[in-house]
Amino acid sequence: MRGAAGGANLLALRSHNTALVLDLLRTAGAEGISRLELAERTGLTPQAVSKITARLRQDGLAAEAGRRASTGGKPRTVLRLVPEAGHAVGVHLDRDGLRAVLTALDGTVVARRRAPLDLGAGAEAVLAQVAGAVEALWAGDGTAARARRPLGVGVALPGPLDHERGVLHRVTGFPGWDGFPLRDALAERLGAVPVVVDKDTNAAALGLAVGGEGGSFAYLHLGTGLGAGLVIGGGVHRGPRTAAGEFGHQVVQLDGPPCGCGDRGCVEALCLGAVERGETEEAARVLGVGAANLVGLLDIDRVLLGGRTVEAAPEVFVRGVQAVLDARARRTGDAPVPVRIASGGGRGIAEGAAHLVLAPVFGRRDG
Amino acid sequence: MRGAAGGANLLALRSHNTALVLDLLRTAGAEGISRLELAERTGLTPQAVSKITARLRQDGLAAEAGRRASTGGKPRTVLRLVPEAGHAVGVHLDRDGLRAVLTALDGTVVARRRAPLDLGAGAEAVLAQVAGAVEALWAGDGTAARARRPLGVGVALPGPLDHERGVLHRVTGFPGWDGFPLRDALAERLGAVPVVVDKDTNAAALGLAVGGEGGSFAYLHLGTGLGAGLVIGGGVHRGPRTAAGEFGHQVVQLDGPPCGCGDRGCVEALCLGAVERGETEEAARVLGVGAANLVGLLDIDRVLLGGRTVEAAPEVFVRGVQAVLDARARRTGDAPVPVRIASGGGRGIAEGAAHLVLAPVFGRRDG
DNA sequence: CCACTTTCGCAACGCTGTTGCCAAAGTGCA
DNA sequence: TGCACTTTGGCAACAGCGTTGCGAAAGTGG
Repeated sequence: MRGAAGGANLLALRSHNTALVLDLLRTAGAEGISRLELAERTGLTPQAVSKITARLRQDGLAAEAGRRASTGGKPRTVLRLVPEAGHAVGVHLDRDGLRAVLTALDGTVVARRRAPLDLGAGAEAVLAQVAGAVEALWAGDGTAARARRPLGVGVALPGPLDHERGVLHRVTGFPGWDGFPLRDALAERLGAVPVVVDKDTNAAALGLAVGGEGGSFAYLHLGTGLGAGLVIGGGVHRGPRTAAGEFGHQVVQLDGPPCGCGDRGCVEALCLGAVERGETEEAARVLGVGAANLVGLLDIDRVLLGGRTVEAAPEVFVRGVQAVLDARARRTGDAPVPVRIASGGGRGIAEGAAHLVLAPVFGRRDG
Repeated sequence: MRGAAGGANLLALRSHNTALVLDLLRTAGAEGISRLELAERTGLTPQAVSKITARLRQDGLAAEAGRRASTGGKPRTVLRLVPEAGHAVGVHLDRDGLRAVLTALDGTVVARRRAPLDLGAGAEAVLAQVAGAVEALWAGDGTAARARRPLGVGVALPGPLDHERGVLHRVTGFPGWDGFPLRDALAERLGAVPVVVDKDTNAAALGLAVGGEGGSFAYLHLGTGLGAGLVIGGGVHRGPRTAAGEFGHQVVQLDGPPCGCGDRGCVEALCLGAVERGETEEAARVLGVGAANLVGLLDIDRVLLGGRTVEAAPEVFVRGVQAVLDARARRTGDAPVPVRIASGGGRGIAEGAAHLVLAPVFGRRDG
């Protein structure tokens, strides 16, 4: 609802309410939602909802989809989102592979691609491969593709980067990428298609948030590194320099063992060290201590775990982290914060990247 | 701009824009601000600003205050907030004392009171003392007080509590307060005056944010305990259960020395322990490690320090914390995060408490 | 078959910020 | 001193927002 400087006009009002309705339609899925329910959920009057949905139907974004059972009078007409009204591409770049998905407006995957990748091969080579994958998905299977409205491309990759400008920083282990303007380079290559770049953990967190995880939560990703995506109040928290979520280099052991980052006693170093030694339970406990610090600082609702290392022993990590959080809850007297494995697994990141493009349509405050 | 359920109508639009203009007027202070500058800063058209300011002048909230030098045409008319249009009371309850201030609409202190207090004396006794202090400030010096519009009373005190419901939790060392509905009890006693209750650290942080600290920052308060107030994007971050800011019980030393909270290796225990042993520099370093963890997680712009223990050796703490953050910045390649002593000192908390009541008028999203 | 309930759109309305226009109030040059 | 020019800012008309009043549509239940 906020413009560049905060002032709101009637146009902003309209797009705010429209996005709100669209998001409820999306959440309702194929089941649909009635006009009156939309009115109740938004706080708008039924008549306002009728006007808004009429516009959406005219624009082809919404459609009627049957009717509910009557409750004594005229039965409610059910509306649903028309997923085919728009498409987005999500790309997940890892150290050794590329995954790309083409999704409909509601986030369902229409097509997938997967290819090996060498991030160290240099910007041009990687860029060409990414552009190729995107265009292949885009072209799809012929005629149907023409009707697809290209909303944009979301790219998720590890390492610190500037989300707003779409510029990479020092991707760990690949110094050549430092300062590379990935967003603009890819946008130019694809022909002025909107491109959004973000950290893999943020994309995963966004995907979870859009996928139904309400409230505030932290997504902790433990793979070859350890990072976090923070969702506060429905939106991804990135911070002023979009560098938030540096969970792995949180110090939990003063003057502890050295970490690759140059500091000592980071959660990442302790956690991965324990995993290497085969002490998975100790790794889970250390991860739990870091998670408990986060819970105390931000008062989040939920902790979700993901990443290859976690997926190798999901029960151990969930149990270990939950134990630390439960102990914390007993001390504070609050209800314990639940820990779960993030649904979607490794595929979640590419889908979350697509949501980087889709989310603004539904008024999720982030880009 | 968001209503109960997110839907926005014209009334919400108006109050949003009005609050925005009021906040700019407040920020401009006695110097004032012209209509055209308001238009530039808000993004609204000059005509819209004229309409809004005309309403504000009619309501007595704004007034013309001279004119600027001409830049070649008709000189700009300067507008300013009328601070006397409303007043608020801020109360700071400490373990051993009570401070209360009466502030004008712009936050300037009109009157002060200070009294010794025994938080352990029981709810009724403390409540009576607080109500007495508030009423004494309110009555003020006679006739002038009648004109003061009572906006409400903000109360800041240590320990975990439920900000939304105004109910205290286990105030450390005073188990008798657990579950006491301070907000409703005080509101009833004062005769249906709006009361807002919050943690002392949040009040201090809000006071700093309103006082001109832009962007995102953390206020770290080191007194008899260690807590934090987090300001993210202009508003205080409290979390779903308004329990955020538990900075002191962040673990920075796995299996470290036991803390009063029942855990081991908390920053608070390590930091206060070092202070007791006279090792102030070590205390500052430990505090710095906790601050660096926070900076990495949330990507904040600034760290502000306050509290009696810090004020006993401000340079040592600022230098020690800054050293840790500088080392972190060198590793990440980002610009270093500056550390400062929070302006206002101990008096800041009562004034911040008054802003708990004033902030909503100026559209700061928190209550 | 009729009374009743519920849904939902059309029309009129009040209010928002916006646009077009003009008076007011300065500066700067002749 | 007078005139052209620039800038400010209010009045009036306007388009568009959500709201209200009302009636048609489409069911249920006696």
